[in-house]
Amino acid sequence: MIQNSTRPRGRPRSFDELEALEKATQVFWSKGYDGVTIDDLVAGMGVGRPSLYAIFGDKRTLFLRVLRAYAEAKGARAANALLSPNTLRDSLASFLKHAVESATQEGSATGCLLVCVAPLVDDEEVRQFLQNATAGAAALVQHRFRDGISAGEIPSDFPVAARASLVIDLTRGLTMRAQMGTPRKTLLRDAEEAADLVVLLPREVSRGPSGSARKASTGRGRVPRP
Amino acid sequence: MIQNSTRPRGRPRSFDELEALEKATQVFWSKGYDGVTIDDLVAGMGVGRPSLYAIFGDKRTLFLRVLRAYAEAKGARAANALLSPNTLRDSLASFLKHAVESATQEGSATGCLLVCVAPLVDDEEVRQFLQNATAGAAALVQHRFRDGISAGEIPSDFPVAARASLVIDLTRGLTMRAQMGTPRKTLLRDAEEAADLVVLLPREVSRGPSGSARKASTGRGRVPRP
DNA sequence: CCAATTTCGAACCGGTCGGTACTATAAGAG
DNA sequence: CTCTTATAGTACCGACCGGTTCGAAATTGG
Repeated sequence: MIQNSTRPRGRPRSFDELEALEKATQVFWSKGYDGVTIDDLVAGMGVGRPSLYAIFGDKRTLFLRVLRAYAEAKGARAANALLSPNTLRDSLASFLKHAVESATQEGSATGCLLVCVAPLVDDEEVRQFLQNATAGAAALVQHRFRDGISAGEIPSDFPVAARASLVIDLTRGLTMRAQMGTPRKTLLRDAEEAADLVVLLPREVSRGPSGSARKASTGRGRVPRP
Repeated sequence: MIQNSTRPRGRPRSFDELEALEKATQVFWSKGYDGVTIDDLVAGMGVGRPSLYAIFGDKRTLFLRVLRAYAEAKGARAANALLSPNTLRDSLASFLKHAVESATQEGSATGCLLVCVAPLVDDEEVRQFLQNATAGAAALVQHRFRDGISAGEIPSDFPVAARASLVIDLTRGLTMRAQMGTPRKTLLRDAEEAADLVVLLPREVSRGPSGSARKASTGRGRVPRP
């Protein structure tokens, strides 16, 4: 039963709307926003030009819809990657690795629509959307950090907000490197390394294993209260 | 003596070549590559259309020249920021803060031509240039880490390459957030936090101040030898 | 003052772009 | 079978874009 309700009246569409939307995502993802022409979309989506305008509106409207759908899907997957593992460190590794894998997926454009394409779109609504998306991602990571505090994995004075921003920054950096062609293997290794780092706590003073550090007193470098 | 040699013969130019190049940088920086039209450049550079072609070549050639000049200047400033301070931690803070300040400079476009604009240009030469620039930046940071090892600030088994990549990723992330409108103050704070983090060493086991961590054994998360 | 040289500014050209009108086609409704 | 509805496909339109041509202007050399 592919459709239980009555079929609409006129000539049936020759394409699936969501499938076309996904194809549009790939087009924008691989060519950017300004770089994409309507003909690119027509060719990539398998939708006739007038149908495209009738159903999806103009290029900007279509892009916004693509952006929202993409962000929702990717956000869900990212949240899943972050919240599935048991330990905090593995959660972060999973989160970062998910970003890398998604950005280096074969059969799809490299990088990320939200990181590599959308920020360059000169449009207030897009900017606002990105701000919100970023804030949401950071909030997600913060939440995971707080769970880690509850579980005793990190102390209660752990700099949650700052480290969460840092994780998001790292995700962006890894994603951009993916788009520049850095191999997945390298990025996955760096993601693991980053996960190790992000859960580290500041040292009380400086007790490096290689004896006395010469001028290791930085005059700073501690979180508020030890 | 603005010119010691004989003045060239014909009608003198009505603009300064380097000044025009700088203005072109701003145009590309603020509008991207695909988003820029020749008329944008003509208006922004104060150079007549035919003169633009005669002197700078077409849009792609001009962009490559802009890119090279920008990277050279910015690379020099970044290296200076990185190599001036005495301690490793302050070097990294200086490096990251320089990136933030440059990306949030008033009177100039936000973000960074190398981070926010160039990666989206669909051109093999641009890609190659970016790869080299990134490698150069990472090498610079690695060099600073090795100096830190020599000075005894960090142990000799410090994961130099991975941490250097991490610093570059962080720089990119901060820069992109700058372009998205995150205030400078926030970014500077995060840059400091990041500098603190990047020089940290892994703990031997896990001796957080908040008693026993429940499931803190990750089965991983250590650098080769403690 | 005149010729040579170089740049400037406007106008121009073929091509492409975003967006639309028009017609043919495929379905259900009666 | 005919009418209505909705989409497909083509062809078209004005606007704009990248790039060039050409005459006017500004300067040096004689």
